[in-house]
Amino acid sequence: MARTDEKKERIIRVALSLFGQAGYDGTTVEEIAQKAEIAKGTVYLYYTSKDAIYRDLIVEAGKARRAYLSQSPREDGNVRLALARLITQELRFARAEKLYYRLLSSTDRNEGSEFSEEIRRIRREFLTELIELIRVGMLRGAIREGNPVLLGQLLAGMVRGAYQMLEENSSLTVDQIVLSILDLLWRGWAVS
Amino acid sequence: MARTDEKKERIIRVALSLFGQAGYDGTTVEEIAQKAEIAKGTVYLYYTSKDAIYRDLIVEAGKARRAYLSQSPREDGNVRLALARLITQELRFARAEKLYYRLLSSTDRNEGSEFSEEIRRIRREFLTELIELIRVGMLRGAIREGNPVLLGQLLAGMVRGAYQMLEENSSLTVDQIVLSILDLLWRGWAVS
Amino acid sequence: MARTDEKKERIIRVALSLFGQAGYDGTTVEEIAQKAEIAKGTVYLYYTSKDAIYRDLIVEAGKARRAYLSQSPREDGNVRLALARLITQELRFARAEKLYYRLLSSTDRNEGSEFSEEIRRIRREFLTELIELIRVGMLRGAIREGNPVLLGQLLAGMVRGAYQMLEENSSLTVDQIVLSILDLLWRGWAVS
Amino acid sequence: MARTDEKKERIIRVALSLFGQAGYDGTTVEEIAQKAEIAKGTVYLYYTSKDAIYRDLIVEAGKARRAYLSQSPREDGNVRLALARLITQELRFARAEKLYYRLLSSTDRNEGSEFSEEIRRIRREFLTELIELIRVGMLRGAIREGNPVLLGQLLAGMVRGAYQMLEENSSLTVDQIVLSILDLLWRGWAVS
DNA sequence: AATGAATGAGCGTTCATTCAT
DNA sequence: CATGAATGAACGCTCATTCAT
Repeated sequence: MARTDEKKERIIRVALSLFGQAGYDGTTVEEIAQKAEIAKGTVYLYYTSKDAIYRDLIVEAGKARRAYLSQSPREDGNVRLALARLITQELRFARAEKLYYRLLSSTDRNEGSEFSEEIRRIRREFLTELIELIRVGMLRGAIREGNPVLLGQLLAGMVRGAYQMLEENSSLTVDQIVLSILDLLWRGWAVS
Repeated sequence: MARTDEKKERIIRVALSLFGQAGYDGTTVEEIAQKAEIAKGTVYLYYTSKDAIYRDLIVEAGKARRAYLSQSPREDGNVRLALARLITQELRFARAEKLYYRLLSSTDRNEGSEFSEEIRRIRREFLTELIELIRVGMLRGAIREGNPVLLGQLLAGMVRGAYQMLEENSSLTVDQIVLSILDLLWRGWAVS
Repeated sequence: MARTDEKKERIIRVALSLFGQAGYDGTTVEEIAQKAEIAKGTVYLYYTSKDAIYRDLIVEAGKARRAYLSQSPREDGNVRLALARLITQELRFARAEKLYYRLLSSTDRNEGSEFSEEIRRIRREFLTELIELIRVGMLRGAIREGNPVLLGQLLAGMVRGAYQMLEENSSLTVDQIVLSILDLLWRGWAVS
Repeated sequence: MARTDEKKERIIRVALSLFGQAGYDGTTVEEIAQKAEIAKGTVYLYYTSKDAIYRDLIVEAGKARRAYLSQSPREDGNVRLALARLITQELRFARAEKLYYRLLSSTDRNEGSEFSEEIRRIRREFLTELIELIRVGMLRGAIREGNPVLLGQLLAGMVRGAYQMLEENSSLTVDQIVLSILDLLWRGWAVS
């Protein structure tokens, strides 16, 4: 089992890197096997298909993200702080686990109806958390009344935009960006 | 001649739909031909390659979007109004030309370095316009000083989020969503 | 008929040039039509197939060569002179009608069993003439007894070699080469 | 491994036969695979492309010919004898390795500029050897002064003609033909 | 007679998957 | 368990031929 899992581990590690760089169709099983230093056939001892690897990766990516997000406890009394932590963790995750993040954001292989509800759920976890916090904020009077789903979608979009920013302009830190976002949310950008 | 253009039209129309649903690699030329009710070889009378169809579609999508965006004149004295119009038009475009919008938003075939600068430029046109307007707003004192590129990315992300919202919750109108965005931008969401 | 033949003429003219340069498979009917400034379909009004054009060209090439060779009358009393004329005419033909000559020498599409006896006959006409002259020479005591077919093949080969020479080294004239060949035939290349 | 080389061997063997009969374009990879009793895809495990098979074959043919020619040592004191051996070996090669010989003589794929200098060189090796020997013969006074390149081309042509003879008239032996050629070269065919 | 748009069989090549060892 | 040779369906693309106009 130890041995076994080590090889399976190597396969997804490599697959993650390749899918992340070249996309699903741009990656061949041959390449995965080569970079994992095993034979092509061996891949099929651990995964039933190329697709199965991809699906497993998304599940893994979900877990990895959850590991980050769970460090921003929801039961915090202060919604603003809680949101700050949540977004910070999402961006830290995106930066540290770029490949996972890309997998979760990618539209690659998204549309094919073969993709399970489970995977769609994983992809939306962050959004769901945001919406929940916004709901709480409204209940507590910290956030003006409004449509929490809409606001959640807007905020999730902002975070995606923030990630783009991080990717292209490495001079900004995650904290600076998060501050900008919170400032925008609480004060708006109008003068005075 | 008339015939010719009608058939070319059918090809891209069908290709747009298929690329939009299944992505570039998930779509075959055979499928395009079948749905267009022509023979496979006929596709190549109108396009030199599958790739050429895709590129043409992106250029078309760029034009279609520009047709919408150009209806929100930049030289308006009021930045808030100008932004409202710009975003409204983007969302109208996204809603009316869903397939074009998806093509432009898709990360498909983005990673492969083979894609020209031209296409990347088309994909970013909306963002560029946003940043420009934000710059103007700052110059005029309508928007607090800040990093216009960052704010542009955040706003572009919000608009992507808004589109998600429209897709999933048809009870909201574009105008309502745009109002929410502007409200958020100018006042923030804090209570009073 | 005048009109008709003029177009048919254009087609083989162009086909000759293209087949000669790029070979049978390297030439498309489309190219032939374009260079002949007619529509692709029109080609099929004059020829039943691409192959038919090729076959016609070989027949034409045979006629063109015969036009040259017929200027070296066989009934000449002097075999050496007759041979000189025959070879000279072959080389003049090869030089002046390079494309025809290439078509006749080409192994392209030679092996496919579909090629008729007729065409094989055309391809060997020059050889046949050589053998005939050699036979006459032997009868008249001008050429030592021997196997005329073998000598004919050897001589035909020499002429092919002579053509190569002309192609690659334009400083030699046909007459010089023919003299060398005849000298070799009658005296050999031994010293004194 | 043993298996591997045996299969690769089967592929070129079959390809040689097919290219020799039908030419490059007249042969399909499918046919090669079928006659080799393997799947089409398997061909690509051993060769990167159809072209690569062809190139390999020409290189092989070159080696095979060299194996024959190298048995006619150049440093022989007697040029006539050396030439006799060289031509004998060329004809033996042509007879024993008919398919290789055809590949080397074929004009197929010669015109397309894509073919490397290397391959042209292989195709001309025999000619080059002939010219060299003729040069030596002239230096030693065994052959009358003349243009060695021209004489080489003529002689190479004679050998091609000799091969034709062998193909069509199996009653003649290589030795008889070589004797005829040498006789012609040294004495000419004039009576006495 | 002339067109050229349309066809579709066939090409060379790739690659996820299988299976004998 | 592991291998990697073998498979064959499927791909993008070409082009000789047909046919409606």
